[in-house]
Amino acid sequence: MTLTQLRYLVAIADSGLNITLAAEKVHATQPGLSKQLKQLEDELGFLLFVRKGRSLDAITPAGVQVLENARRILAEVNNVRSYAANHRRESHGELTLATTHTQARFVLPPAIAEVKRSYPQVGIHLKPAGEGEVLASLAKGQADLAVISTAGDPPADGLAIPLFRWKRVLLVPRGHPLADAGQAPTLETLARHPLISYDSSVRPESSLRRAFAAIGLEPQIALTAHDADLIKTYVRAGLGAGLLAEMAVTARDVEELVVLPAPPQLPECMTWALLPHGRVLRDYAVELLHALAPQLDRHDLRRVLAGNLEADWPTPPTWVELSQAITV
Amino acid sequence: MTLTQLRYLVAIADSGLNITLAAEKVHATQPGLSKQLKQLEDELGFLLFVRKGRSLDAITPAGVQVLENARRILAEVNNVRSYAANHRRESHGELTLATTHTQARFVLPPAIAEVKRSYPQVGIHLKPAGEGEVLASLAKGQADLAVISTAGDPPADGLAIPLFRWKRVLLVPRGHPLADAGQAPTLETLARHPLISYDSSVRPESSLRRAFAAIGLEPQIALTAHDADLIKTYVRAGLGAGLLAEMAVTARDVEELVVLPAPPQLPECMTWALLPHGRVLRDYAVELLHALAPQLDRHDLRRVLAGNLEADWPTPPTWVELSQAITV
DNA sequence: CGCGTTTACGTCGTTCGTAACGATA
DNA sequence: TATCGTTACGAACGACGTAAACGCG
Repeated sequence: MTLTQLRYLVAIADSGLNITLAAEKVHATQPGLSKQLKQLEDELGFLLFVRKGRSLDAITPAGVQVLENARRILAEVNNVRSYAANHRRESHGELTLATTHTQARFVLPPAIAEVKRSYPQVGIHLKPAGEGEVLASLAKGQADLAVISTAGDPPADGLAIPLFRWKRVLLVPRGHPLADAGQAPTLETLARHPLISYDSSVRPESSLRRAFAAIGLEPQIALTAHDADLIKTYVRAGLGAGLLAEMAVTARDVEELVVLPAPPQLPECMTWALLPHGRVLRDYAVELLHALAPQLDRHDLRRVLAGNLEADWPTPPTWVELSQAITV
Repeated sequence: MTLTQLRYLVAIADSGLNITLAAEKVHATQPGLSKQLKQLEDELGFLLFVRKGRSLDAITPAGVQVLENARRILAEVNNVRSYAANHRRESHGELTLATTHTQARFVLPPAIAEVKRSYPQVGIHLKPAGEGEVLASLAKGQADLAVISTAGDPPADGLAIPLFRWKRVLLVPRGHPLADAGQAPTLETLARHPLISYDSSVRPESSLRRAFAAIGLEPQIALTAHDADLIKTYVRAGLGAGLLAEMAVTARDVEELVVLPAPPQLPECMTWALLPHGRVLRDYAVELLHALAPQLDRHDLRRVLAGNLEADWPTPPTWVELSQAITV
């Protein structure tokens, strides 16, 4: 068993059992992977994949088990490499962030700029995805760090660092019935208007639906997108009232549209940085965390990351506080 | 970075920084290890050991960190190997048990015989050690499984499987003052007699000392040994009253000496099987666990070992119940 | 017939062991 | 001078890539 074999195994699994594709990903040739896979199977004494003709058709149950361990092993190896790179103060590297569109578009830019300033040689990659995919690619080691939002509890697995709290806002065109009030509508009022919001709001367990369900109503979700810019476009087109994260409101939106608070029954949300337990981050990744959450001390961060102990995080600031602190 | 390099690194660390000795342990030559270590250090970019002249003098702080990860990685690799060997129903292998003398001498024999019957090709190694060393060698991966006793809570780290409960007994020669009563002496009475017990009883936090301290007394520990047989020898020599685990009492002891219950203030003890979280055991090791704790279902065991979930163990039987069940 | 995997083969790099050397107590 | 680690070198092994063969849709 070699680390190369395990790396190839994982690459094959992550390429949908296509050895040729996997070979490209690991910068090797297809016969090389094929042979190493065979050798690994020979050593273990059983097949890791079931073959259908010549192609790989599925992972065997034993293969799933081995794959899991292989991921853990490779993750630890990566930890050593990260630790070593930090130790020798290497200032170049890659940083892959798995995150949702809203974070990438409205939250991360200043933080990333900050990191880029301190570490100009770091290549930063944004991996936009839905919430589920974010968690998956984080767990698979395809991203170093994830930044996502939830309306309630922190995600179960891994280390969740609370970054800031935020509220939803309503965005309506000038002259829209909701705009006249100039204040947050009630849920009952809101239920009478078509809404434009995120894809996630159609899920029955979404906080939006639950808030409405609590008073026996159902929102009219006219249109959904995972892209706040798209939502705004349709708001401008008069298709409905946009319900989106306050972070997504730009100065231009304030000029051209009407921004209202969302009904108070909609719970406050939290944005989290996520990473698996025990993962060692490069210094620039810690720097990113610090840029995202200035209320957290760099050393405390390091300690929690290293020690794996559940930290008593201070109550994170609201988005308003945070963005004011940044612009000031 | 290769698994070989990590294996060599760990071997060097576990050989007291003696490369020559480490080379023998891993069945390789000394220059081989020396070179691989150098290569690893080159790749990581810093020294793992501080050199004093030509010899290795100490591990660097960074080396400690890398060593930790290396152990984790190698442990996972071993898990894969064990899993594979189980999967192909391999019936040979090695089983190393870290345990104390009393367990090895009086508790394990029938269980080991049972395993040997089902798996004659398995080489079983007993690694006798004090309690601290047991935990250390288990964590270092030098033992597959540990069996130890405590008077109170289960050991903190790793998975602790309660095997059975047991009491201490007093062993005195015929005609000893304590023998006349024919029943358990009080702590006060016991305090007036010299005692012969285990090494561990001299620790101030030992349950023995604490029980005496609770009533403001101190036991007279005349002699200690980690070996129950030694204790008995000195009891026979009339040097004092032996205070030892009931498992250590043989039929011959009952004939030749007087066995009394210990004062009821001495808490009941528990014998545990210990293994680190996430360690995959060979089938014969699970068989050993089952032989030691017949009250536990093999499949439940497997599930807990695999799932890593804290099990709600059933209350384990007492040693008396357990040994009767075995002899019957 | 194209796609993807396996097999075959030659080359290159790496590892390993032996042997000699260096340093240290 | 004995012990231990490093360097040097040659042999053997193993990995990799190219090229060709094989199956399947």
